[in-house]
This record gives sequence, structure tokens and C-alpha cells, in this order.
Amino acid sequence: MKIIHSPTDVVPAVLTESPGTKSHRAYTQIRADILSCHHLPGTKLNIAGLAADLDVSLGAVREALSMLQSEALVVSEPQRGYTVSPVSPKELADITEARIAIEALCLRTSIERGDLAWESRLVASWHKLSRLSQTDAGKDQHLSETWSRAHADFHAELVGACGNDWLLRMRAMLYEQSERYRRMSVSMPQQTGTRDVPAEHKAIFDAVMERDVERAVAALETHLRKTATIVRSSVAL
Amino acid sequence: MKIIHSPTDVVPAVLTESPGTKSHRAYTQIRADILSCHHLPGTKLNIAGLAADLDVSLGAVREALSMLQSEALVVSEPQRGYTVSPVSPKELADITEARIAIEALCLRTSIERGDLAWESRLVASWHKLSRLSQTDAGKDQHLSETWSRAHADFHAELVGACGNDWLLRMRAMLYEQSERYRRMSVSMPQQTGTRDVPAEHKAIFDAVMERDVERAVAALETHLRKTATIVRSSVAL
DNA sequence: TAAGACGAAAATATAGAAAAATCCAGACCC
DNA sequence: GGGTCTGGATTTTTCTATATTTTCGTCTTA
Repeated sequence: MKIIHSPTDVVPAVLTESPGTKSHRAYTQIRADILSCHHLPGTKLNIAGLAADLDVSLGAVREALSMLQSEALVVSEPQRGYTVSPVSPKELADITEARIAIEALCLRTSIERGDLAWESRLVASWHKLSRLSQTDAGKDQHLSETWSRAHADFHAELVGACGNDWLLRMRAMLYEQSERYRRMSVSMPQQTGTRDVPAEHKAIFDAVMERDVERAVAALETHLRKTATIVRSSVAL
Repeated sequence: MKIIHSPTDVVPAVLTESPGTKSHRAYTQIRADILSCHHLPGTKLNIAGLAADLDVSLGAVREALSMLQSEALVVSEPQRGYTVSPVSPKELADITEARIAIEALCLRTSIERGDLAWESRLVASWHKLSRLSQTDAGKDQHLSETWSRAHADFHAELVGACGNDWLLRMRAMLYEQSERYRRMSVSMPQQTGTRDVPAEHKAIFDAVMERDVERAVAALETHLRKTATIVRSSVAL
């Protein structure tokens, strides 16, 4: 009789795309569960429970949580374990303001320094984003996963020529936090009425392609602020 | 014959001010050793060796290193262990530019929002800093530890009324990185000739007390840029 | 009702096993 | 002769199972 291997054995490395270590697999898994709000903000994370779920040891989970702490997705109190980072209107406001400032900074230098190769990459990701629908055909509850990916790529590409690794790292962190808030907010029926997201993206894109820094920064700020407003009113904080 | 204890043994727990966990003690110790350049940038950190030195288990060291990774003081490659974050002129430039931008941002809001209590705290830390000498009387090689502390407090207090926890967290991170570079640079004999650090601090302080945002930001930028220039020319990268 | 003791649960710590990478000597080919 | 490859030996990282310590809730008792 043929023996069925456990899932971890048969899943090829390329699919998980995580470095072989179990800590990293646990990290990836827990991270996804937090971002998808499977673990709700503010809830306590039971180390033993997670270890059982993920079929790894306590130490591995502990290390994974350490990694997540560096992304501010979980917080720890000594001797009292880990909890999913709580959310609050104040936090959302802070993140939004910080993000606007830093994205603007990155965008400025990116436009100034960006060469033809960057422009080409930007055109590519813009094209992809503009041809995708925000929602999947099947269920209009949540945003399409492909669209989210394309959206992230487009925003990353905008600042791709910035060159300052530290600013980019901070930008990435803030983007991720914003995403967490966005995903927490329930489906966005009110958006469609009051808002034209593709038009906002186009405004940014056009300004960037014309190398009009001020207009691009202003368009980006408008885009981010509108998103934050929607999320704030939509999510139950 | 009397046995000489290793430094880590004789330091009382109250001095380190760490939460009881051994992981955190290890973290504090390794962190200090990196900042003081006892562990040089780019060197590999042997987990077993550290565990032996600090008299804790592998797991505790591993967790401490995880924490340090979140501060970007160490980097890890899966299956290949941890190394002290390398330094480079590019990195120094990135950190400096990012720091100038973010400190300026924080200072702006801090001046706008700062109340009397903040002003009072700022006066206090300014007073302390202004009365301390940069170098210890005994050895003029390195900066005085008390002065460094007061300097950090003063700069932290400047932006203390900013209110945006995310920006402040990033500021703290960048300050720490700058400190690492500064401590790496050898003693600063050339500074005394070309530079008057207390005057630079006074310029910032005066502008802030007069609530002159633009002048304060300009003074701060000058201060940070000068420091970076000195460090870049002084340190062997 | 409040203080204290007890027990369960959870976090932290440790030592040793397993897995992976590195190192080194010797063989082989050009 | 020089350079490259191969196969273990060794070191180092990673993982697990277990032990210890701390915290939290509960139940008793004054």
C-alpha cells in the first residue's frame, strides 16, 4: 500500500517559498493569519496552541512571534506572552500621517532619480493594475487577491527608484500596516458611489510620467487620505 | 586566590534594568556589545559561543538575536546564522537623509503641539546637556557616557510632543543607527577645531523655544548633517 | 468582603537530538 | 603541476521534548 506523506513532506519548497526552516514556515503562516484577520487584533496568542496547529515546537513558534514583533504585527509583554497588535483610530491616524509623509519623500526622490528602466517597470505595473477588476467576479465581498497584489506592486514601483533603503523599509512597514487596517474593514459598498479608485491611480501615474513632482505627491496624498477615511468609517474600532 | 568575575557576572540586575527574562538580559548584553563595537560590523555571531559567554541556553541567545534583528542591529540568513549588520558609506548616507527628514517632521508637529509641560521638560534636558562636558576628564578619547545619555535625552525631548508614535518609533531607530556609526568613528580631535557642538544645540534650542519652526528645522538639519560628515570622514569604512 | 492559599495554565529555559552547511584531505582531470 | 571535484568529518544552526518559573483564576477562610 502506498504511504501518503504528510502535507509538509509533499508540498514542494517552491510553493511555500519559505526558507526551509520551520520557524520561517510558522512565521509565514501566523503572519498570513494575522493579516487575514483570522487572528483578530488584541487577541492573545497561545504559544502551545499555535505549536499544535502548525505542528512545530514551542521554540519555533516563539521565534516566529519574535520575527512578527519586528514588523509590529504582534506585541509582547515579558512573562505574559504575545498578543496581536491592537488597532485604534489613533493608530490609524498615526500610520496614515506617517505614511503620507514617507511615501511623499520616497516618491520625490524616485521621480528625480528614476531612469528609463524604472519608467518601463512602472508602465508595466500600471498596465496590469488598470486591467484588473477590484473585486472578483464570484463574490463581491472582498477585494480580489490578484488586484491586491497588483496594487501593492504598483505602489512599490512608484517609489522603486528612490534608492534610500531605510526610507523604503519604513514605507514597506507602513504599507503593510495600512493593508491590515484595510483588510479589517468590511466590504466597501459605499466606496463605489463616492469614489473612483482607478481614476486616483491614474492621476498619480500621469503626474509621475510627466515628472511633475508636486502634482504626483498631491495626488498620492489624496489617494492615501481617502483610503484612510473610508477605512476609518467602515471598520468597527 | 580571589577569582575575578567576568563583567557580565558582577553587573547587578538592577543596573541592566531588564525584565527578569534571561532572553532579555542576553538581548541587553549583546546589544551593548554591538553598539560599543565589541562585536564589529559584519562579523558572524556564534550562537553557542554567545550562550557560553552569557551563561544562558542557545534558545535564549536565539531569541535575543531575533529581537536585535528587529532593530536592524543584526541580520540573519536562514540556515546560516546571524551576523552583525554591516556598515557602508551608502548606508550612512541613507540613514542620515532619512533621519533628517523624519526628525524634521517630528520636530514640526512637536513645536506645534507642544504645551508648557513639554517646554519645561525640554528646558530641563537642555540645562543638563549644556552643563556637561563632552569628554570625560580622565581620558579624552571617547565621549563621556553621561554626556551621550544627556544628548540622547535632549534630542528625544525635542520631538517629545510630536504625538505620532509611528514616526517617533522610526526616529528612535534611526537615532540608534546613527549612534552606532558615531561610536564606530574614532575619537574626534578634528571636531574641536572646526565645530562647536554646544552652539549647534543652542541654536536648535533657542529656535524651538521661540516656536520658530523653520529656523529650528534648519538648525537641526545643519546639526545632523555636520555630524554625519564628521563621522564619514573619521570612520574607516 | 477581603486576604491568602492552592491549583491549573501558560510562558520561559535547558539540554540534547536532528539537519544543514562548512571544511579539509585526497583523487582525478586538464 | 595546478586546478577542480568528491566524500566524509566537523562545526553550527535548528528543532524538539522536557523541566522550571511565573501568572491567573478560584476557592477557602477570617
